[in-house]
Amino acid sequence: MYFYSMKKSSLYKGCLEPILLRLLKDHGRMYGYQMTQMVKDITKGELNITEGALYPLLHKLEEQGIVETETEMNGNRMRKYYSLTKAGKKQTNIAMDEMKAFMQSLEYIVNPKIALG
Amino acid sequence: MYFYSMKKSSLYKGCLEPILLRLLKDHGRMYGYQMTQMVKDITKGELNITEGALYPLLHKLEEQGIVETETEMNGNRMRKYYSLTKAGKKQTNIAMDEMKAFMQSLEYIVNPKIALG
DNA sequence: AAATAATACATAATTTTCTTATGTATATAT
DNA sequence: ATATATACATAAGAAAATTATGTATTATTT
Repeated sequence: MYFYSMKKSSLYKGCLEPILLRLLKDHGRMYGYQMTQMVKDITKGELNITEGALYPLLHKLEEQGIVETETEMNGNRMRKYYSLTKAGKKQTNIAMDEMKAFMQSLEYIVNPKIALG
Repeated sequence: MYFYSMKKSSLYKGCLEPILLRLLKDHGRMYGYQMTQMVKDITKGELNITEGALYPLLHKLEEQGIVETETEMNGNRMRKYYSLTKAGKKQTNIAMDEMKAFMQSLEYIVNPKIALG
């Protein structure tokens, strides 16, 4: 008998972008690695953002003008700080509305008795 | 100026399987089209499962022995009913635990003040 | 009566969005 | 010294959708 990972591929597929936008909205300027650590902390280790997902997404958001960057040196080590642009803040509000609707929908499905009519 | 759809690609990417498992757990035997309608109803039109996502996933779940099927005729029209196998019920419990953890994680991020410590 | 929408399945091509693997480099802890 | 943590980046591959297309029956609208 083979043992294989029972770990489901991530449920948060599709939610990473709004998660990052929310972080930036709440905490202002942040650098990539910091985001991964903060999400891990906030979710008590549940959500672990991989670098392969994080950095390309941040680059895409920058291209789209949703975020802007400033690179700083911390000792000899680089940190690339991201913050929301004006357009990014607008987009974040939209994304948050969508997230709330989505979470409510999940509630309706997973807790049909508890969910509010 | 071009107008384009602002509609974000679906957030539930990755959640469809647990959603279907939950439906089958709650409602027993269901056919595919019925699942799409029930999800649309329950979520007040928010979640619209596309057929291109639904049917291949149902087929995969059948291959994996998570669900079993019975085909019935409703008049001249076919309905393929799906229900959870014993293994499927086990798997559903695991998936529901994962879903709750995931939803709690989203709460921590989207509502940091409200979320329970 | 004819056209459209709804019901009900299915699959292929494509796109989106991850995971996994790999690479570079500095700082800290064992 | 070695391993772990910090900090970025990118490429190959996999997973999981969207979009488009197809077949066919039934109900509704015009």
